Formats: sequence, C-alpha cells, structure tokens
Amino acid sequence: MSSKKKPLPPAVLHQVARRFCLLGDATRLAILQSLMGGPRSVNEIVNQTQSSQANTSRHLKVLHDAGVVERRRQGLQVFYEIADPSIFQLCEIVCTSLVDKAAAEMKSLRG
Amino acid sequence: MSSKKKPLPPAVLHQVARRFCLLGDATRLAILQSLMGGPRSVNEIVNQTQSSQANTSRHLKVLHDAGVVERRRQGLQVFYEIADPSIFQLCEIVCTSLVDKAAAEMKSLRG
DNA sequence: TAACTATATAATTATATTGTTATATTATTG
DNA sequence: CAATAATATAACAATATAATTATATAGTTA
Repeated sequence: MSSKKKPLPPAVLHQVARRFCLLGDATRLAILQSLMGGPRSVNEIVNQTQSSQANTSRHLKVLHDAGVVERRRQGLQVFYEIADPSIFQLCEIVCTSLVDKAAAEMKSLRG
Repeated sequence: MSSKKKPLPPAVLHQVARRFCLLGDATRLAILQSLMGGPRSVNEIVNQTQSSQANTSRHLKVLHDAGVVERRRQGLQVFYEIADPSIFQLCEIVCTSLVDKAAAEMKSLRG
C-alpha cells in the first residue's frame, strides 16, 4: 500500500499533459465557463464567448474528442454539456493559486 | 456574497490558460515529478527525466518564469524546487479523472 | 588565471496550434 | 424536394512550441 511516489510512466505523463493542454487555451476555457451554467447550444456558446461559430465548433470538437464534454442533438441544435466535472476543481485550484500569487506580489510591493 | 457564477474576464482566462499550458507538456510534468521528492539539481533532474541538459534547462526556465519552481544556487549547482504545491493537487485530480475514465471504458467494453 | 564543471542561452529546424473564410452536412419546414 | 437554419469541416496563413546542436556564462579549484 505505498500510496505515494510511484513515478508515472511516460505514456501516462503524456495523457496527463494532453488533458492539461486542453485547458491551456482561453477560448476553450471560455467555452467551459459558458457550460458551467448547464447545457448550452452551440449558438448560445458562440454568443456568450464572443468567438466565431467555426472556431467554437472546432474547439467543441476538441473537447468532445477528449471526453470533457458530451453532445446531444435536439432538432437543428446541438447541445453540449460538461461530462467531466473535475474540470471545475482544476480551474478553481488554478484560480486560487493565481489569486494567492497576486496577493503575495501586492504584499511584497508594499513592503 | 455571491460566491458562484461570476464569469471570469478574458484577461483572467488567459492567465489560467497559461498556467494549464505549463502543465500541458510531458517533459515539464516529468521535471515536476522529479521535484516531487524534494529539491533537485539540474543534473539530477536530467538523469531522472532522461531529457537533454539543454532541454531540461529551458523547461526549468519556463517553470521558473511562471513562478512554479524556485531556484537557488549552491556552488556550481543550481537547485530547483516546487514553489507552488497546488501543482500536485492538479496532477492528482487529472490522474484520478483519467483513471476513472479508463475504468469506465473497460466496463463498457465488457458490457 | 587557466582548466574544469554545471548550468544557461541562442539559433535553427520541425511540428503543432489557432483563427479565419468558405463550404459542407444535417435536420426542419413549407 | 427546395429553402432555410444550425452546426461541422477543410484549407489556409500566422504564430507558437519543442527538441537539438553549438556556444556562452558562472562558479570552482589547481
């Protein structure tokens, strides 16, 4: 039961990296943020994110291929929603870390 | 006190994306993994990660510029260590999510 | 200070990613 | 089935990123 310290094999590192890569794009983060409020049609996402339809569609495909979002067709529209809520935990941790860092910088500037 | 649902402004999204981008590279993840065991000299990292010295140095610079690792010189050597432990939380969440996904796929394959 | 060791940087090449425009696909409705 | 609406895809140009090789810098020691 050694729970710690096992180095991950390269293949796993690549998978983890790919997942982080997915989140390493502001456009995709904006899309995910839009989906935080629940399922959204592509058009709704386009409006909320101010990105073009084509670009939004392309990024949605990336997210879908990675299993981060699910899609379901409903008539003419396609609705997307978050399939992997761990995304939110990740974003929150990063945000907290960034806020902490900013606060530390403020403090050190003031002396 | 509305704690949820404030959409992050684009500038913040970019910062968050940049942070995720840092982790979106297997070489850097390997470096961070090496640093999980505590401070390491560049040479130790090179040996553990099987990457070239130049490449390791370059990635260490990236991580350092982002404030993810700290450096201190000690004679001829430079030791790096994790400056932002939230990294580990992030990796753990991703790993868990990937394991879950793999397990789900296994299950669906078996029927 | 010359030789050596550890680390950093620059220049280059190869590859990947992003956003755009134009076009295709899919489903609905008259 | 023609016209329309919503979404997806392809081709392209611009930019970014990664790894490598060669070289430079910083510190150490004789």
